[in-house]
Amino acid sequence: MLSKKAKYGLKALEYIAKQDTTIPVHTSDISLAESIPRKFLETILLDLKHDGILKSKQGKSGGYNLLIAPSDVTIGRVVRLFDGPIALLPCVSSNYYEPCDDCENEAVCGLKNIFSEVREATGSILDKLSLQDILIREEALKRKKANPNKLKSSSKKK
Amino acid sequence: MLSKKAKYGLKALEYIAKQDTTIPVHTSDISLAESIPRKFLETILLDLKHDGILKSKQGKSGGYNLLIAPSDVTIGRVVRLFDGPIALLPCVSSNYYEPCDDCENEAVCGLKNIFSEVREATGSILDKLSLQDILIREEALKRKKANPNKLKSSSKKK
DNA sequence: GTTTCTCCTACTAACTTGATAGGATTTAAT
DNA sequence: ATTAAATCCTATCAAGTTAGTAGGAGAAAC
Repeated sequence: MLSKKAKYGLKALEYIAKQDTTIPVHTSDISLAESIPRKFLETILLDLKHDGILKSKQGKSGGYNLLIAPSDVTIGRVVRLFDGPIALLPCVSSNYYEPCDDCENEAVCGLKNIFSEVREATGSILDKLSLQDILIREEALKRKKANPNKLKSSSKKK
Repeated sequence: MLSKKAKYGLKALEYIAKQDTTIPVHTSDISLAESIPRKFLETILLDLKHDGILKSKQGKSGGYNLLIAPSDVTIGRVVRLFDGPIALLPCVSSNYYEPCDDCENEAVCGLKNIFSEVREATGSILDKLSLQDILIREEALKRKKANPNKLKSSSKKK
């Protein structure tokens, strides 16, 4: 499971990405809108800033904005920042590789073979999709809900 | 990441599956062969027994054997037994579904949409592959290592 | 110079993980 | 019968992680 930090982080980013990019977004607004404890959120936004995803403006009427485009903020990056490796075994991690301490021969390990497949499947989604994709999908879902009959991917007539 | 329990559990099952099915396998043998603390392993094997994957024989010359065929023990089942849900968000879990406490409208949640894709990718691997697949892959890797020139999937000549 | 925001560090309660401890129980063999 | 060797069971524990909170220092607008 994702940690709260990762989930809150993603929701906060989503909120920021939806606002006017020229005006700094206040922690307290995000906190209120997304039901995230304010002080906790502060530490999360700070992490995102230190990672180079957000930039901040201090002082009165300060706040946060994206430093890079929503399409460049991959979900994988955010998940890794807060929760570490995506892989289920250290020996199949791309970004945090470590040999299993008890593994005798990694090259012929059936477990590694299978969990490497899992890591590949997960990673390829998380590293391909971005903040922008969250927004796009949310929009699509809202349209679909408003017009449930109109199927996007089909032009077939009844 | 997988917990040690899940990893040890899978390795222990693999070990048991490789032995003669008529003779009970001792905890101490597995412990020694796979470098798993004996007392810790005991609790793990007990869990696997209670879940109906292993059967045991008590008393002297007792031990554990598979209760069901290796091809019926899916990796997903073992992972879930020890580590709970495979999904990264409760709202996209098939086996442990729960709404996110702070989510206002699940139907139009972009995060849910994406993590549901991840859960689908992971789950479809973990629930399709079994203990037998681990063994098969391990064998394949060993053959490949012994004959590195012979490529299994290609009959092309140089 | 006061207000309103970010920034930073330290702390904490509750929970989880990765075990270990100590024996009770069961069975086989002597 | 006794003993040896195994599973079975519950409790405990240290260390680490998680999900926050506390308290203020620093920066900028007014």
